[in-house]
Parts: sequence; C-alpha cells; structure tokens
Amino acid sequence: MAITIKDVAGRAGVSVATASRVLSGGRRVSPELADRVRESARELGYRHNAVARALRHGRTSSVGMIVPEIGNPFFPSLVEAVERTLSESGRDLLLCDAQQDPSVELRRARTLMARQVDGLIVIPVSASASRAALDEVASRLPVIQLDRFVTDYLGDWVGVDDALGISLAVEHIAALGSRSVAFVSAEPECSSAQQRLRGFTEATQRMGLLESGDRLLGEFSAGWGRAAAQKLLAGPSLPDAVVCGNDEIAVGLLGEFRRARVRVPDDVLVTGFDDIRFAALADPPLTTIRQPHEVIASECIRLLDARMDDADLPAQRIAIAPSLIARESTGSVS
Amino acid sequence: MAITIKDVAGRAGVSVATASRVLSGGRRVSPELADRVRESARELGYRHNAVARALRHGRTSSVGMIVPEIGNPFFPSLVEAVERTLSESGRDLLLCDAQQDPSVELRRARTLMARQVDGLIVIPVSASASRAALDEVASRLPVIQLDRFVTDYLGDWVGVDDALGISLAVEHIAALGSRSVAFVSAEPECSSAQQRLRGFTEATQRMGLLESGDRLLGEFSAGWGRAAAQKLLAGPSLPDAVVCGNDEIAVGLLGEFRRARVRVPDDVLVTGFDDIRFAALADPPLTTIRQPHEVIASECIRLLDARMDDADLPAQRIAIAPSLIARESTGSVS
DNA sequence: TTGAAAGCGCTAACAC
DNA sequence: GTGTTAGCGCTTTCAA
Repeated sequence: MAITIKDVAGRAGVSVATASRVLSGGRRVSPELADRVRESARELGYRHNAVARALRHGRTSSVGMIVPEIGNPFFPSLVEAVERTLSESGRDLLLCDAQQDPSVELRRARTLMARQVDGLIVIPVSASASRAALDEVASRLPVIQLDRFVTDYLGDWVGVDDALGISLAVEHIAALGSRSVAFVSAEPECSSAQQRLRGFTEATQRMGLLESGDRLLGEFSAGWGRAAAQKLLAGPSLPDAVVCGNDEIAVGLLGEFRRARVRVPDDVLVTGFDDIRFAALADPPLTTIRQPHEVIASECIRLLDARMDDADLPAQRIAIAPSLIARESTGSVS
Repeated sequence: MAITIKDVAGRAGVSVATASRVLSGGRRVSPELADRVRESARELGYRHNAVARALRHGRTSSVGMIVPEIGNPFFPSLVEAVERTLSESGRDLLLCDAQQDPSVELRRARTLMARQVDGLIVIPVSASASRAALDEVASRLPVIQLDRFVTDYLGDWVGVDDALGISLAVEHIAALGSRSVAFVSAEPECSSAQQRLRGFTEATQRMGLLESGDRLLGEFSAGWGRAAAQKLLAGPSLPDAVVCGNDEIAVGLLGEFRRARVRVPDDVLVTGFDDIRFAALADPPLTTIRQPHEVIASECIRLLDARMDDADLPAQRIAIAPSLIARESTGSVS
C-alpha cells in the first residue's frame, strides 16, 4: 500500500492534523515540527492523494474538455493551448474525444461530470444535436463552449469570429481583382460552418461580387476539397477565386487543381481557414485565416473561472478577431 | 449540493447499502426495492460520484498519458486510438503535454500519480532525460512506454519497428534504381530518431548503397526539412534519393525542392515516415511508412492491463511492423 | 500551536 | 435480502 499522511505523521511523532497542515500549506505550525514532518515525508517518499483531497474539498482541480475529433488537425493546437493555460494554475485536463458523434459526446460529458471536474470545455459536435449534452451539464457545472456553439443556447462561448474571418478572405481576393468567387465548405451542421457560410454570403453581397457555381457544401475534409474541385472543374468555367471553409478543404482542392493542371494563383485564387500547421507547406503555400489559439485558450479559461466564481454571471459570447495570412495561393507573395 | 446516494436511499425508503447495491450493479436486491431505488434516483437526477467511488475502491478507472507535444501531427492519432480503446473498457484518459521538456514531463507524471491513475502511458520526450520520470513512476504504478523508449530502461514498450520501417524505405528506393541516398532526420535524442538512424545505416550497408552527403540530422520538423534541402542543394550534386526521418521533414524538403525547381520524383526520390494525414496531400503525394495506430494502441492497452494484473511479469518490448505506402514522391504511381 | 474527531460519498464486510 | 457500520485519505472545525 502507498504511504499515507498517517504514516508520515506517525514517523514524525505528530498528529495527522499537523502533518496535513504542513504538507498542504495551510496554517501555522512550529518550524521544528514542520521540519520533522517534511523530513519524514521525504524519507518515506510520501505523495499526496489527490482523490482523497478532492473528495474532502469538493474540488478536483481538473477541467474536462470534449473535442469533436482529436485527429482533426485544428483541435490539437487548441487542446495544447488550453492544457498549457490550465497547468499555469495547477489544474489538469481530462480530454475526451466525441468521435464526431453527439451520443458519444453526451456519454463523455457524463463521465466527466462523474469525475467531478470543476468545469467543462466543450467544442460541440453539432449546432443542434449537442444541445442535450450541454443542457445536462450546464445544470450542474460551469461549461464553456469553445470554438463552436450550439444554436440558441444561452451559454458562454469563446471562439474566433468566423464570419469576420471569411469576410477578410473575401475582401482579400476582391482587392486582388477577383469578380467571381466560389465557396467550398461544410454543410452548416456546426456553428463554424454556419457562420462561415453567413460570412461568405454577406461579404460577397456587400462587395458586389458574383458568386460562381453553387456554394459547394460537404464536410471539413481534404476528401471533400478534392471532390469539390472536380465539380468546379466539370462546370462551364472556373471562378476567379475559391474561398474554402477550412484549410483541409483548401489543401484537397489544391491537390486536385494541381492534378488537373489548373494553376494557383494564376488561374484561380484559393484561400483556407484556420492556419493549420501544413497551410504554409501546401503547394502553393496557402493564404488563410489565422486563429490566435493562445488568446482563445486563455480567454476560455478566464471565462470558465469567472463562471465558477459566479454562476449567475450573464452569459458571455467572446468572438475574437482572426487575421489574414497572405501566402502564394493568392499570389500575394512573389 | 449534489444528490448523493443517501438522498436516493432516503426517498426510496431503503438503506444506503441497498441503494448502492442497486446503483452499482453488485449484489441481489429484491426487484421491488430495486425499482424503487432506480425510480427515485431518476427522479432526483442522481449521478454517482466517481471520486468517492475511486477513494473507496482504490482504483480510478482512468489512465494517464503523457505526450511530448500534442501539436505534433503524429501524436493526436495515437491519442485518439488510445482514447477509443480505453473507452471500450469504460476507462477515461487523462492527457498531459510535456511541452518537449523532460522537467515538465516529470511534473506531469507526478500530478497523474497524485490523481491515482490506474496506469500510465508515456511517449518519452528523450531517450536519456526521460529516465528520471519513468523510474519514479514505475516504482509505484504500471507504466507502458509508447512509440518511443528510454535507452537501457527495462520496462514495457509498444511501438513501431523504426529500423524496419526505414529499411523498407531504403529497399524501396533501391529497387527503383537509386544508388546514392541521403538521410535527413532528427538528432538521435529520442529513440525513434536513434532507431531510424540505425535502420538507415544498416540498410544502406546491407544493400551496398552509396550514401551521399552527410546524414543530415536536425529535428523532426518541416523547418528542418527545408534547411536540409538547402544544404543538399548547395552540395556538389544531389543524391538519387532522400530518405526522411518523418513526414514533416519530408514535406518541408519537398517544399524547398519545389521552390528550387528540383523535380520529385524525376530528379530525386523522397520518402517520409509516419503517414500523417497530410502525407497523401503533399505535392507530390509522399511515399511513406505507415504506422498502424489502432494496433499499436490496442497492444499498448493490452500490455498495460497485463502489467496491472501482474506487476512481476517480465518486461515486454513489442515492435510492430509498419508498412510502406508507395506514392508519387518515389514515382511509384504513374 | 496542536490533537481528536467528524465527515466528504461510496462500498463491502458483517450482522440480522 | 436488507440494514448497520467501518473506513478509503484527507482537511478542517472544535477543544485544549
């Protein structure tokens, strides 16, 4: 059996109360006893039991996080930033993967609640079907929606301003002289897809651009990018530019254009969204919308802490402005 | 305060023991009482407290995992596979990021131990400096090294056969007629880098290939791939082929070759390692060595469970054979 | 300043 | 089959 505080106290010849006071920082203990306790803890190799502490305290100093799919290259950077931010305040992250399935998401939310996480960060799988999980959790625990949000759900959210991001892309290609522009993105199943679609519609109208071809809506994957490129290529004429809903789509699209000997940016401009690690390594390097992960993560934790402090705080929705990173796929770099 | 089993028992008019028996499956309870208990649990919205259960049981049904850097595109797929495998047996994953720093790695190991995880999966940051963390953990807890291992450390390990992987790549390019071959990889700081280097040396010797240029050793990043490409380009002549230590390096290298108008595979063949998501989307699509994540993850959990069953089991090292995925970067696809 | 003791929520002997 | 109770390891009153 592991060493407990009782063993430490026994060896130091003090009560467990005193040992506890020394070991968990709390109240004043005479220097002499304190030394004896620390000494015997060291000798015995004592390590505190966070489970027992949590049961006693009613807090676990841990935060749960549910991600739609950790394999998706955008999420790990967010996870990394959140984990780092939490660790600064001595808290740990319990990470769960929802496997893109709202019912898995709900199960994960329940196990995290059972584990008494102090708060929960959710990137919802779906703008509608994730509602059940959020409602159930929110009645018991501080929850922050990260990156995506559930439609008409009144709860805290921190993420990038998706619509603004797309409008940055549209303005960029318009400034480069594009008149006709296609949009390749995901079906508006999650809020990112919805907001990016809305951003596209509004920006193109505002700027009086022609929309070429249908808006092609599939999923946030390179495979869909490929398929969409084929549809565009099969059409009567290519647009001047293609704005993509995320980088994976854009990379797939670039690959298919390359295969078809369509030159980017000479024949058509292409933009992505997220600035994932490989955006800069694509051929050509991809102009995209960068999300400031660190800021998003730290705002998320700040909001979570505020919510933990005061459950009655009015809900906040924090939309953070992204920035455009111009690369060769829009010809902006020689 | 949250609903406890006491509340449920009270409302059902039974003892907490009976309520517990019903709610946590255990022993026989008369159908009538069982129904009453379940009913009142439902009405009150009772959810069990895993922390209390863990304190009582001495098991948390959770497994810790420490990853060198979750942002690195290879690790998320491993994390995903591990998380999925664990969830099949009702266990959760506590994920920590070591930020590529052995001292962070040690701290993370300690907090995971404090949280009483039932076992720990570590992808060591370093083949030498990660030793301290492993030793400290292993004296108290079942640990499995995943993917990488610590030199001369006698403990379980599951991963891909790195040397074999590289030799597959070398044989592949040799079969395609390459005579001179360069190796671009990371400094042998972690075991993957070490084994891949060894695999390269042995395979080239075995096959009587010329090694062209120095082995270029930097880090597992696209940036290093770029830099290494420049070094190769600055040399007197390009090798017939470049075998890269991982896909990120290869992708960086491809980018730089493209910029320099070196044609792949016409002028030089290039191979990667890992088969990350973007290997197939690179330009040209990258021939690489695929790691079977699912198999690796499930073997890892199997071994962890075996170790938890019997701490005296002799250490096992399970090297899983990777496979070569031929793509256009070695011209294997028309 | 220190110690004794209660109790966080749960489960498993142990009694009945 | 059911209830009573001890106790997992820890912190924190409450007394001394």
